[in-house]
Amino acid sequence: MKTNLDKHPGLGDLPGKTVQSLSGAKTSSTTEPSRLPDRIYEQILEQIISGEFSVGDRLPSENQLGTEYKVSRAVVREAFSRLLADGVIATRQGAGTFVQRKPGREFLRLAPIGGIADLMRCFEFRIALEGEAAHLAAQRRTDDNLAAITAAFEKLDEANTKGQLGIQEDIDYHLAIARASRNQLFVQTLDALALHTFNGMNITRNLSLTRNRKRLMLVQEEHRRILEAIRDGDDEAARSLMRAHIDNARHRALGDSVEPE
Amino acid sequence: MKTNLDKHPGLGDLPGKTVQSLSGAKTSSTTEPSRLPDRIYEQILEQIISGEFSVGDRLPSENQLGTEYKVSRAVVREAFSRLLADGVIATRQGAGTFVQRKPGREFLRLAPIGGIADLMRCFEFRIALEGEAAHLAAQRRTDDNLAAITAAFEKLDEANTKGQLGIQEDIDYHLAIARASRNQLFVQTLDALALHTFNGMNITRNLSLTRNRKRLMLVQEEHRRILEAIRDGDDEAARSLMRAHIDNARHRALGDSVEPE
DNA sequence: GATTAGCAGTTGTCAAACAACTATTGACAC
DNA sequence: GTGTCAATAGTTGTTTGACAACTGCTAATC
Repeated sequence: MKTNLDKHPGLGDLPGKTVQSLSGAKTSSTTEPSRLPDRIYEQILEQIISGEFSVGDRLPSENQLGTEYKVSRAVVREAFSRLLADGVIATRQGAGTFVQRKPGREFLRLAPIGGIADLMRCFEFRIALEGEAAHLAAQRRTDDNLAAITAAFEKLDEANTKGQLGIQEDIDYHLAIARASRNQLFVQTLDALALHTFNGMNITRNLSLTRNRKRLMLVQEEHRRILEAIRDGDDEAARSLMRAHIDNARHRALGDSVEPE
Repeated sequence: MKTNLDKHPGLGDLPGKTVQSLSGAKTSSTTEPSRLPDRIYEQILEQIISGEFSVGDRLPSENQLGTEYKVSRAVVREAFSRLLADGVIATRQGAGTFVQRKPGREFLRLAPIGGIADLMRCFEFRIALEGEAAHLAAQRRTDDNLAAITAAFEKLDEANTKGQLGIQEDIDYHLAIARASRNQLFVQTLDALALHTFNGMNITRNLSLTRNRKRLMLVQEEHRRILEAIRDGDDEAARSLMRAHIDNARHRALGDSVEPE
């Protein structure tokens, strides 16, 4: 969702990204978003979540909300455009804007992957997601799918022999398997998740790589066995191997991060 | 995420109004969104995905894009606001807007759940998702979680005895279990998915309900056994029961829809 | 009573302007 | 030549006003 925002100060590594967070909202004192539309977005969303506006209700007009919040109509419209994209509201020209669905309270808390705990939950989720994706992939893969997985596998191999991290290659390998499941939901979800896991991987992997290269060989061996299971159509093996693989990755990340730096 | 993984209905228009959707039939391969900002959103996103703009590049200014596409700056800004919410671009006042990440090609394919096939994939996904959520819920549930699940169960029971569909109650029950997993990713993903499954349920359930009420009793019996497994901390049983439950729902939906109306 | 024209209100889009901010340039001092 | 700094053009953030397209309601008309 939305969906993604950055975190507090502290990790500004890239070229001046002005952090825009629309988290907040739990306590009113949390850093207010600097942008006006963000504020309005939150206010309206909060009113919908709290039930002040029910599903099917008509919201006040853009002009009314503008005068109410003392902002221009353009700002209200920009806030509306996001609520529209989230599927929370629906607009009908000439009639007004209506509440279409009431998102759960979880909609507000987005997971900016704050610490190790969040990362662990990411792995947990991936176990369910990719385990099943591998299972389906073994059943349904086409030859093209298999070729794509194999290609990704070899690229990862290549990166490893070069002594590179190969994070992107790793992601691509897993995505290729998800695609072979022939179910877009797995692909899309994993793709959205990769954005978050990326940072976590960066943290945990930096040291472990150069330290011992044997481990990479082991990981690649896991990848190879998954690939073979999918190739052979052994769906049960593909699932359990993939689940074990991600669980291992989780433990590796955990082991590395107990002693940061 | 609100992380929103859901978002990105680029052109999923769900007109809140009346029908016209079932007959379908705008046969054009990609239905042009009627809204100007949607078109611009897609055009820019397409250019980013195709690599025409790389990560880190600066996009043309809002005015330039406006004149290029022959729309006003307001339209470009609205398109930008979505790309911003998606985390694809980042804006810096005074400097310009920059490409922040290049989403996968899957980002374009929205899943407006076109037909039975899409619905089947939804169930497939839920099997993986909710099976694991139930597994974790059995391990980690607090007493509050259990109370919430029980309450949702009873509400569903109540709706059934009234002869109501109880779709929202059903969703709430499943969401309560996901919450008990204490992993927001499961909750958020399921929540985002509910939006889509909702329509599918409407289609398939309308007839099956009033036709035979026994079936509802059976479904509720499945719900009850899942609840008990979670209550007793039997994680393996919770997972397999939930998987079977959703698989059954899938078959029921399939069976009902072979003869529509 | 039914039909239709009109009207007020709403969203969709455009246009112009100013404020706040950034990066670059060029002058100036050393 | 080099470093400092102010001016400047360009960009996003926000406001205001206007018009077009559309909807739902009301009242006039038949």
